Amino acid sequence: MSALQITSIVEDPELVQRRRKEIVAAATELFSKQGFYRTTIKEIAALAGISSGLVYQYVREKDDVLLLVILDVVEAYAREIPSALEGLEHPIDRLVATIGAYCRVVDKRRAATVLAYRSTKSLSRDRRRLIQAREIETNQLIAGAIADCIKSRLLRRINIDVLTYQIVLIAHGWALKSWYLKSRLSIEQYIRDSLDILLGTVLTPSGQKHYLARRSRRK
Amino acid sequence: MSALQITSIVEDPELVQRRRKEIVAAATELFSKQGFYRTTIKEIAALAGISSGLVYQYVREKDDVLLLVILDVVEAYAREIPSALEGLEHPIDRLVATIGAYCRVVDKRRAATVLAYRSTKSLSRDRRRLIQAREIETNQLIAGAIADCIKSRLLRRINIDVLTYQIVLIAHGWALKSWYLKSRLSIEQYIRDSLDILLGTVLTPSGQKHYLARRSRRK
DNA sequence: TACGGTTGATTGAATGGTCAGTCAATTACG
DNA sequence: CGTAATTGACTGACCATTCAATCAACCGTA
Repeated sequence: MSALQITSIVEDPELVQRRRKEIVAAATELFSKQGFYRTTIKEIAALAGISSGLVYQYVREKDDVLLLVILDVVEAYAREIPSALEGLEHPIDRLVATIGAYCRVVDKRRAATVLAYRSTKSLSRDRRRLIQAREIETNQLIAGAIADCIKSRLLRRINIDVLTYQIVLIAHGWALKSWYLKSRLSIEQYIRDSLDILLGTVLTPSGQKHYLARRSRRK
Repeated sequence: MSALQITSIVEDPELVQRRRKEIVAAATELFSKQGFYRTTIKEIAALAGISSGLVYQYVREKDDVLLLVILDVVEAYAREIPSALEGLEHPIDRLVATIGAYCRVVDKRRAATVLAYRSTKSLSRDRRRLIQAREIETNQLIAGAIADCIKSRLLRRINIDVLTYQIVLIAHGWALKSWYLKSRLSIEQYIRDSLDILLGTVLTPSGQKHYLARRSRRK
């Protein structure tokens, strides 16, 4: 674990946090546009408004910047999903809210999501595993919501892993295939249509009743 | 279009085809393992059993090799899916066979599929569009199968684009998330469980009847 | 309040290694 | 022999990383 920590030469933790945030913002933009290998440290530094040498006060090597960037996206997922569930009790509501929230974070961070797909393999084995572990944690949020629905007999007894990934891929798909989808649909339409296909009938009759009732409440 | 053609200095078309096949095979392996930028032309040449200079007789630049590699995967999709449909008449059978075939090609070329996701953005704008156009052609096969089901009232009137991509992502997902799924499921289980979730109830009652009847015929 | 000194942040030019792509020389083949 | 294919040493560019030099903020002292 400690080998995975990114070390900074600068002592002041607030400064480290601020500078890294600037570096990550600049790097995310450039990596997304040009890719990791086509982006130089000089460019990142310039966009962040600092000198190239200074980057190396906050990071040991270029790969560290990539890890910071990817962690930043992955953590955004883990942060935003739970907050969408506040106040929701019914398991179907919670599942639907989870899916919607996931799609919306992905939409907000479309470029960075694609970047994560492109570049995770450029990380060292250990760091890749770290990212995968975070992904599994996030997926737990979805898997939990599914399990609750099954427990309440609102969903048929399908394979939770497979449904979880189907949902994950729907969310990520919005970013991965935005070159096609973006011009045909809004994110809200995409969420609605995806849910209709997915829940259209994995739901048991009683689950379906709730979903359709809730659905008709929208304009 | 002609600007997209990859030119070779060597005249003999058979030799060009043979050598390119060797180069593509070597490059696919190395790009998958190490990524495009970490792989040198020397390594590709060595694995293909030729000298580094010779590569440049068959290709103008390193990017050309990447295009050849990605085209090779994408074309494998377009080739294998139609052949799985032979002899099938019922629209549901055809849809199910399409999905199964797609998942199985992806499984056979897992590493290359992931590579296509990682590296398509490294191509020039025009070449990326070329790949995307091929992807759309392949997706047409799926979209057509869906449309036929809808026409025959076997599927509800869902958004074809969205369902198409849901299917595409299920297939690609097997490769993209094989680090998680591979140890828990076989590809055949994955196909079965995915179909159950997906068709479990996008199907109309009569579509469902057919799907379930067909499904129970399997051991 | 002024000032010399210390610490830590910041700069950007210099270094060293890596590779894509070239080409003169060599080989195989018909 | 002549033509096409093949080799691999070489070059020029590029870029991650280092580091000597500068700068700024703060502290203790008179």
